[in-house]
Amino acid sequence: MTISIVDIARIAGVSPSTVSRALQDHPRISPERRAEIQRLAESLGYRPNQMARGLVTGRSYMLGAVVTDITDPFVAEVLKGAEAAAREAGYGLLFAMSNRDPAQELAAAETLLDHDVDGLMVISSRAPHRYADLPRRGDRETNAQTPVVLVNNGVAGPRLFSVRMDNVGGAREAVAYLRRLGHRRIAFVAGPEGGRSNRERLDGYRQGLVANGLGSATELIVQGAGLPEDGPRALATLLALADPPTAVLCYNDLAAIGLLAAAARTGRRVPGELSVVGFDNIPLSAYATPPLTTIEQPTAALGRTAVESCLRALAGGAVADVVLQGRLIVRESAGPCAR
Amino acid sequence: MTISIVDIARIAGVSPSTVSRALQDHPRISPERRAEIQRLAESLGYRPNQMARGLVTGRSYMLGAVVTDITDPFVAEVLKGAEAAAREAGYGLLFAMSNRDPAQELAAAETLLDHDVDGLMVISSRAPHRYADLPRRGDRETNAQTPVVLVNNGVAGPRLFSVRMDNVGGAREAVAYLRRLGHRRIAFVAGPEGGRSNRERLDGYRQGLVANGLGSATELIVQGAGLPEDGPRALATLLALADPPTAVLCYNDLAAIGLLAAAARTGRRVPGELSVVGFDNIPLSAYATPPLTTIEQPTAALGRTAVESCLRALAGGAVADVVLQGRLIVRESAGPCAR
DNA sequence: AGGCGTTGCGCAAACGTTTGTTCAATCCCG
DNA sequence: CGGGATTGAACAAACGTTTGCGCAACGCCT
Repeated sequence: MTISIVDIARIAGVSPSTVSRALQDHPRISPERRAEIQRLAESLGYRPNQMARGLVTGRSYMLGAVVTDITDPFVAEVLKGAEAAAREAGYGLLFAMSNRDPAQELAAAETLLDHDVDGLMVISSRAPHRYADLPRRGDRETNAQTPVVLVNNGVAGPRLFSVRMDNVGGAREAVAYLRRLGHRRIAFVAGPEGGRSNRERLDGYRQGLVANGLGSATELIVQGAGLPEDGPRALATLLALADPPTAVLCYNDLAAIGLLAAAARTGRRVPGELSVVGFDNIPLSAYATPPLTTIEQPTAALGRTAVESCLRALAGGAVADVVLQGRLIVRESAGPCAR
Repeated sequence: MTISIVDIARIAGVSPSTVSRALQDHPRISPERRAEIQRLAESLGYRPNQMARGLVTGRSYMLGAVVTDITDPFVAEVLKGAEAAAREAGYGLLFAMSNRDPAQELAAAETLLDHDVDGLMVISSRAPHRYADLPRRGDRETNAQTPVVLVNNGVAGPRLFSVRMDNVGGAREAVAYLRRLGHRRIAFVAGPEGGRSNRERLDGYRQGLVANGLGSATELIVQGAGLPEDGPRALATLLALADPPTAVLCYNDLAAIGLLAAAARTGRRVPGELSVVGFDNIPLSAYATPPLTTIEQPTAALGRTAVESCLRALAGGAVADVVLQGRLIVRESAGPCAR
């Protein structure tokens, strides 16, 4: 039988309310009683019933995370940072996957909300504009809606916050680096169409080209989906060009690794004949062949910051949208231009 | 303001209990009322308060998952399968990480239990024998303890179930395959010491050697941690041997990819001079250079089966321990023995 | 010694559901 | 038309907490 606060009360010969207060270190309980009750609770292995507690306080002490796919290393890292931060704050983390489908994403969000999460985080949303009018429970006293923080794909809105990385700056930095290595024909393998981070990285790529006195050429931009499977097709398309690129910036590391594999298979030497730069710095990128030069995403920080924003919103504090910077990780997949 | 069952009752002019039953399709409510109430609830955007419901039913409709590290692709895939199965059954999935530390693992398990999960899954536990006397809440009516299912590292115990893959068989198959390719000096890069799956794969490796008429040599077994970082050291150790191996089986793909990277760096051709076989078949293994030959883990099935076992235990059904088979995925990192 | 502030604790309501029991109305059958 | 079975819905208790309020006892000050 699980033991409750009234069991303790009965044994200690006090009222349940006294036990409750003693366990919360309420000042109006005498130190001796408090100690006695805490000792008793401990020895009986008392565990507060969170549902009962939640029912009255209106808090579940759980945060929700909607992700596209935990199998995506980037997502996993963000989630890892979020979990750590949540646990440190005494919060649990409930998650659900959308499989990159907007409809499933919204459904997942509702599921989590239905489980009474105190705050919701959405990583790489595919439908960010839909959250403004998602039905959310209001806080018992302040009547404020459950806060939602969009990671890496924010939009403005009531009780809607955002944490993201500076994709534009990252992509510009990558292009600038390639330019310094002497490259002038720099391609871009784009990610999921319509995605904000793809748009931003593409913008950064374009800005980088003009900032470095390089004209942009639409034929150097090839569409992909941000998956290793993009590699073969992107490589084939680019090498078929009349004036093929000497360097390529990829939407993410997954695509870059796919490109590396395709290059190895067709005997294209990297970085000798073709320089490749990824984006995200997933763990395995350091173990690609050759090790991948990439733009690091502040993944764990994104997750951590997201829960901090959630918590701050819950505490009633002001929450500012956050933009975190990435940085270039130089490894071996990009080298001097041979031409 | 969030609307509750009594709001609906007031508007519909009936009692709260009637509303509750109508929403559950209770037979003793007239069809017209039922329809009317359901329509009303729908139009008001009613969302049941799970905590209130849970308080009386003793169910939270959440399952917990303790994992070592979601950043590990294997773990992520298992979790993906679990999440899908849980969601299909109307369950949420709460997770916590242990960072491969037994103490953190137990703490994480307690945290999840404190959040009132109905069942707990532990993926690749580092302390499986500790769960038998973990304090768990008893079911309200049957008084049965919260079921715990250990994935990939099961031990027997009351309300303790296990789902795992046949590591022994998988490793044997890998060795047999290498033998068919002509290899006689086959090394093994071991994983985390003390881990059950490591022990089993090691056993399978040894059994494979004797089954194929190969003597085992302790110098061919090198310790690792199941991480890419293992690669360089393992390679150096093995190549320093008087009679170095022509093939190596790794505890997992992460280590194998690390090994591949180390080989590429030192100019060792794979599979020309050294054949490498991994274990797990993580997504990126197909994009390694060269693509990795590996033993596939039935990851998603492991996760799915784990939640099914949980659910079956909750329903009071008999739960058998499950062993799933892996299979060999032939790619390009292993080839005929040159010597 | 009377009054007042403080300290320590109990009472009871409240949170939003579910569910066993009771009760009234209707129906059917003889 | 009377009585038992059946149907439909209300009542109220229960789940395990938290918390505002009340109240008694005590100490202090004047």
